[in-house]
Amino acid sequence: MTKKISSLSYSISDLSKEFDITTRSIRFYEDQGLIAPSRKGQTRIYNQRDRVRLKLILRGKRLGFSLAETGRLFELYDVDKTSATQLNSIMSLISDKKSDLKQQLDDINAVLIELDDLEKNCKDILSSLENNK
Amino acid sequence: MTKKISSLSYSISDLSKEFDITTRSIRFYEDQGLIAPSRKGQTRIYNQRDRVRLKLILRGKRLGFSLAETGRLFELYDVDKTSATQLNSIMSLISDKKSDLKQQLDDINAVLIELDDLEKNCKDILSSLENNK
DNA sequence: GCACAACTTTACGTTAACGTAAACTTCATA
DNA sequence: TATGAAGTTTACGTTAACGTAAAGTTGTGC
Repeated sequence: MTKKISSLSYSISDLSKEFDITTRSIRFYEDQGLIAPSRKGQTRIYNQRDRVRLKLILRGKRLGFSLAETGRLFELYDVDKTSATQLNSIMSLISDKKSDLKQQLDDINAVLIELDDLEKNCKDILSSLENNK
Repeated sequence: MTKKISSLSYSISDLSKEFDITTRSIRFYEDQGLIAPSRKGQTRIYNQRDRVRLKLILRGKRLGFSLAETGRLFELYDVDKTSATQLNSIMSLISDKKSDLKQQLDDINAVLIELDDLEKNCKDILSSLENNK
């Protein structure tokens, strides 16, 4: 299944190569309900939407999101937000995520500063080693 | 072991309460070599340095660092950086971490924008629901 | 002196996120 | 036609980060 089926669909190995993950992982994400590719016979066929979802899953992982959390974020887009109570619960979920992420921003900036500092120290020591040759 | 031993030391439950984690976790971090409290008899006594380390471990977790990764970051501070080759390997490790974190910054900002957008949509729908009462 | 709260060690259990192996089907190509 | 590459399902194995339970020790209040 090396050749593309159409310009907008992908095989499982296409995606596994593009994102550098195993086909096992991709099938697992489907198992967990995060992707739902169509089939041709029993072969999975991924479209653009599936691809975007995969990308979002991986971004979520980089941010330390569990697959379940990423799944809930997906639902936020899919649910038809009819009732006001539903809308409010969604909004509180969003606001929770936002404060989590803002905390992460602070964390990252703090660590970046520390790493810069550490890097500078290393450079100083290195250059003093060079001079004393 | 409710009372403080001195103004600068803590019992395991002091720390578990302060950081809202179980004593099991704290002992586990010790097991993994991330903390090394002193002992009075067989009872663990944590000092200010241990406390700071705990705080750093939890920050690492928020950033999706494994305990092993956090441990390596600790080592960066502890190692006496004698040889130039060691220094260079440390610096490449630092630069790896830095680019990871910068990627995370981008990720977070992207998600924050999406969440803001989603939030705005919810608010719009909510207010239109209010008006049609 | 004894209950009891907080500490300890030892060790097996659990969950998420896959890895890995086996046994099978499809399809292109030599 | 057969061989090999890519796909499939089923199912057991693995690792990190703890949870949980058992069984014992230690200090403190009544």
